[in-house]
Amino acid sequence: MTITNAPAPRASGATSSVAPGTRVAVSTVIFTLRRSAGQERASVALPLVRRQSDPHEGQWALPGGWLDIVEDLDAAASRTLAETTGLAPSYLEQLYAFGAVDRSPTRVVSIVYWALIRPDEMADTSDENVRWFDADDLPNLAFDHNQIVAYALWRLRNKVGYSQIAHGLLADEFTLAELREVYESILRRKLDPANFRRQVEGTDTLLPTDRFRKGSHRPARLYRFNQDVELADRGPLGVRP
Amino acid sequence: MTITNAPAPRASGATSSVAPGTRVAVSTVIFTLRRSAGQERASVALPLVRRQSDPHEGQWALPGGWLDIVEDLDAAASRTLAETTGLAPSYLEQLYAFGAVDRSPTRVVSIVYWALIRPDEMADTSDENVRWFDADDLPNLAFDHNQIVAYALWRLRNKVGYSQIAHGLLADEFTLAELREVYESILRRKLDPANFRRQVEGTDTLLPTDRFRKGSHRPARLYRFNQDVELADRGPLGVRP
DNA sequence: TCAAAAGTGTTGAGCTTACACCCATGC
DNA sequence: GCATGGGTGTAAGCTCAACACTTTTGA
Repeated sequence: MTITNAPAPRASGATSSVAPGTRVAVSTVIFTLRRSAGQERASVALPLVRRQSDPHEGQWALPGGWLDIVEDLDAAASRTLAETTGLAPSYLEQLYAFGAVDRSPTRVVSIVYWALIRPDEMADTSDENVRWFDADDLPNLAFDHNQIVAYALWRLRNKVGYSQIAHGLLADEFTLAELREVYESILRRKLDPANFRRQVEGTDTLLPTDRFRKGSHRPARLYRFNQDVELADRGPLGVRP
Repeated sequence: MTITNAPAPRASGATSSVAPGTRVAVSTVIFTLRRSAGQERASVALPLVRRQSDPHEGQWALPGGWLDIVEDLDAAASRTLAETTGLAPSYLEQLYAFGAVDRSPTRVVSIVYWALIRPDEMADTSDENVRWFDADDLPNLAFDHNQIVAYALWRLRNKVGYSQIAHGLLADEFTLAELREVYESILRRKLDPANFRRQVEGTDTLLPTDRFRKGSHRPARLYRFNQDVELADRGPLGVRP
């Protein structure tokens, strides 16, 4: 059954050979919600950085950088996010490792993360080389970054259906209508307020408060997220991002 | 809003700096089903390789190797699998990139895949340094490989519930009882044959054939997997593994 | 008083679960 | 015949979508 030309099996971590020339980068797809003027719903937006040097110079690309030799992967993603938005992520999760040979002129393996930040904390950078784009209306990006963003968007829209990540886009206290708007913006469709309320109240992820949001109509009760419930995917190692 | 000490944002792929000393390895968690003597159900098993050299010498580890500079990540995982089992995977998917600074004496980022192979194709290696273990009864492995296997097992058990990966453990033609046994072995619990039949027939993933499996009792109809249906996660790039 | 959003009630469709029951074959 | 697994029927319980309805506020 063993194929003929196979060398002897190797266990990973062996130091007998090296892989010269392969470099590791970390990039992050940072999502937030943004209400454009005239738009009925908020839409998913992300920051891009204009490339200053040779491969794809001038094109927009995901924020990222080289992995430091004494830096965990998560830390590198957080650093990327801080450098771009000046903020800590309210959610951070590894997306995928991209490593096709031809994705860059030189061999680069990119560990890509995706993150959420709250719209109210969104930095307004005065940097000309950082710009926020609607996720569904992107230009041609450098490298394979269009594919990467598409995959991250798919993960976001998929994961919102079975996890509590929507809370990563809201402040500490929020009304059910605000929570529903987050879902509607990500999923790009209306949700029934009555059924949404029951579904979300049926779980133990929300704690009602005694406060109410006053507006133009009947005040809405404010809720906060139940910290006891698993907020997010803590990854295979079970540590908080 | 921008934090003070942050350097200017960088776009990923910039060639201005490098990350010397970080090496990229690819490892694969290869699952199959194995019926141990005296066991009522089959159990999940995987091959491990005994380390021949310095870090953790003598301990068991996941099969893997260094990423070649002209080799895609998927290809490296397939190579790993071929070197260990002599077979092509019936399912192959990227699991996670592990890159904690202290997971190895030298800096190693491991791109880990997980794969399925059919029990009937399982190679009986005469290699003393390759052994198959029950996934739920592992020794202490090298590096963080125990955690990696635990995560891969979680993915397997989770994914079997909403995808068709169980077919990756069966031959071309199979009875519904055989398919059900795959689910029962992975999930480690009995399933109602009647309800299982209806659930799986309700989807369009199975094609009934005219052939029957004769045994000691009433012959059971043979089915084959509907190739038109998305067999598996094709990854963010939409290419078949 | 009226508009509009907050919040409740009700109903039917579809799915899951449990389990009774019939069918077809080897012995 | 009869034991055994293959395969069908059916009813209770649950979730979910649709939508009518009541409540509470600002203007």
